[in-house]
Amino acid sequence: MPELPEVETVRRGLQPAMEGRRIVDAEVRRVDLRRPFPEHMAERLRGQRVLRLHRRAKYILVDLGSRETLLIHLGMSGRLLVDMANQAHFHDDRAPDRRHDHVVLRMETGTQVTFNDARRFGLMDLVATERAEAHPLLAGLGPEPFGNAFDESYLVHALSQRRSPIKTALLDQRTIAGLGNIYACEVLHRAGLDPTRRADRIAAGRIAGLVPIIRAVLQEAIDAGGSSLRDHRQTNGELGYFQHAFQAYGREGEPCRTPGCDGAIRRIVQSGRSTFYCGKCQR
DNA sequence: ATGTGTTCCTGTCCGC
DNA sequence: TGCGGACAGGAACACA
Repeated sequence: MPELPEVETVRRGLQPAMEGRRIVDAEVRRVDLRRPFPEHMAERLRGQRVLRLHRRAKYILVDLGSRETLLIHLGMSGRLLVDMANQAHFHDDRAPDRRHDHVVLRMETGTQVTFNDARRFGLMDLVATERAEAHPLLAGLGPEPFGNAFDESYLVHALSQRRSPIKTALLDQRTIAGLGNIYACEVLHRAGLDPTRRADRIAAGRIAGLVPIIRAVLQEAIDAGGSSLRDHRQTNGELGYFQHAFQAYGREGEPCRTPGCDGAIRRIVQSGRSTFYCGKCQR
């Protein structure tokens, strides 16, 4: 599911249900995710007040009164659903499969927050709030696209020493935190940049031009509630709708929509991931 | 030190 | 309709 816009959409949906509220009960129904839940997670969550819900890259961070922080990653198919015992919110046939409800949190208000993840690539961990940024999963992450540390000079410098294709470099969370396969493709299409070009061989001016494009694409996607291809849901079960605005991702064989371009979108594989781009207007 | 390929798991879709 | 294979919003890990 989740790149930055999807995770941010989920965070915003969780906020009113969780921030400032106490977790009165935590139930772990399945422990064998790709990475097991931390020791005694249910006990460590039970009774804790949620002080703050924030996001770093594709992680949701839940700061608790115990001075521990719950780290949540949604992997490929993870969902966090608020009060979805009532499935009437699902207006399509993709209501969650309850066999994949791995964690259920009950808030003092009676609201339930459910972590559902069919593929089990998602993860949770607990870390001292003070040391959260130093957690091994967070320590190596690049700057936030909407943060002050991310600007033209940073990106030009960071990419000037990468010999991998620009698409691969943008996907690398050490370069910039939060881009995934969809938005890397969409950004490069909007920039008119060939995803196969070596990052260190692209003119600085064109790399600098990526900065506002990255911010714009991500912001538009957040405003649309993210992209729902298969698994992504907002916390109320509703779909995101940015997938309708895709210019490249998933459009193999379809005409390029760049004004004045009569090319077609192609699909190639880079580092094991599909890349969609127009061979005509992306240079 | 960088680069890419493999792997985890379930679900869905497409061609035979 | 059944079956096999490809593929899916990620990223840690192993290996060149």
